[in-house]
Amino acid sequence: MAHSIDEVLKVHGLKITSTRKRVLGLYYQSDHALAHSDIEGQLDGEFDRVTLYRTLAAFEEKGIIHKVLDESGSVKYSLCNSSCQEDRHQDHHLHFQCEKCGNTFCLEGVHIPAPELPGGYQLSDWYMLAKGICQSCAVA
Amino acid sequence: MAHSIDEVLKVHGLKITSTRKRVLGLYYQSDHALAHSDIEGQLDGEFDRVTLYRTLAAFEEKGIIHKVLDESGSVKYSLCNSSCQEDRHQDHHLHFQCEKCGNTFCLEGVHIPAPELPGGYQLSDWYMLAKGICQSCAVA
DNA sequence: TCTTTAAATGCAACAGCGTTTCAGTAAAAA
DNA sequence: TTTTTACTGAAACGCTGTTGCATTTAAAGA
Repeated sequence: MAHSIDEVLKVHGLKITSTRKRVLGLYYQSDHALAHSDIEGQLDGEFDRVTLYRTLAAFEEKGIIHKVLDESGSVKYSLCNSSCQEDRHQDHHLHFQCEKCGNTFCLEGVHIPAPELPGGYQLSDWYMLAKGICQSCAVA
Repeated sequence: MAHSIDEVLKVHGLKITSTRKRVLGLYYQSDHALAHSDIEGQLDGEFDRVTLYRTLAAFEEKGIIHKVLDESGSVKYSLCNSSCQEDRHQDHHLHFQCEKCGNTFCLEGVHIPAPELPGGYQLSDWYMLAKGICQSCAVA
């Protein structure tokens, strides 16, 4: 990849701390969205849980990660691609939640067009979630 | 409407109780999805909060209401239309969350086609949420 | 390099959502 | 009217996420 983790933090105006390096590293390693509980589990006790919440909030605010809504009941995040800016997450791709493993994937290749709304409604953003069986679980 | 509240409960194999009649009545009166907290607020203290959770769970299980995911952080439900069955909620319509009033509406007229998935993924269900300003808030 | 300062962290406490268990109660069937 | 079944209320608990405050650390300036 073109940027190191330190550079990504610096570019987005965040101080380089061990928490942020560790957490961002997990996102770069993962092929699916990660919730706070996933991070906490993988970094068992290494950092305070409140710090992890604040780390995720900082990453989201700076446009490094974006929220991924699914039916798990807790908020997950994935890395943004370059088209996302600090104030606006502009990429409309499909999110896919596997009913077997529970993981949720960003399918960047599947573009979601804006829905047609009835008169009187004003559209600002949209979001699509698909459910089913993911590649790994299908072959397993 | 063709069925009374009592008949709806009976048809779906649920005992007719005062909790269920009151809660189902609220759904028939509302034009937007209702969360447990909305129900609890409108029926201030009339029933135990656990009973209300169980009432909603029973309605969903029987196919009377369906989950409406949005960014509010709590689960909302709306009345199903007739195409929903006990085990499968088959209606793919758009959900619209207003950023002003926070209400989420089922736009039954906007059909959501199945997304195209990359090879290896198996689709079972899908879900689309739009955000923006609703009709009432737009004119206000 | 040392000092300053602004930001990040850890800890304690708290609030909200949702679930489980169990005893008491009410609806529907016999 | 009695019996059976399932619904309800209450208490307790767990998980997710937030806030306030004291302490520590990163980064900027001398």
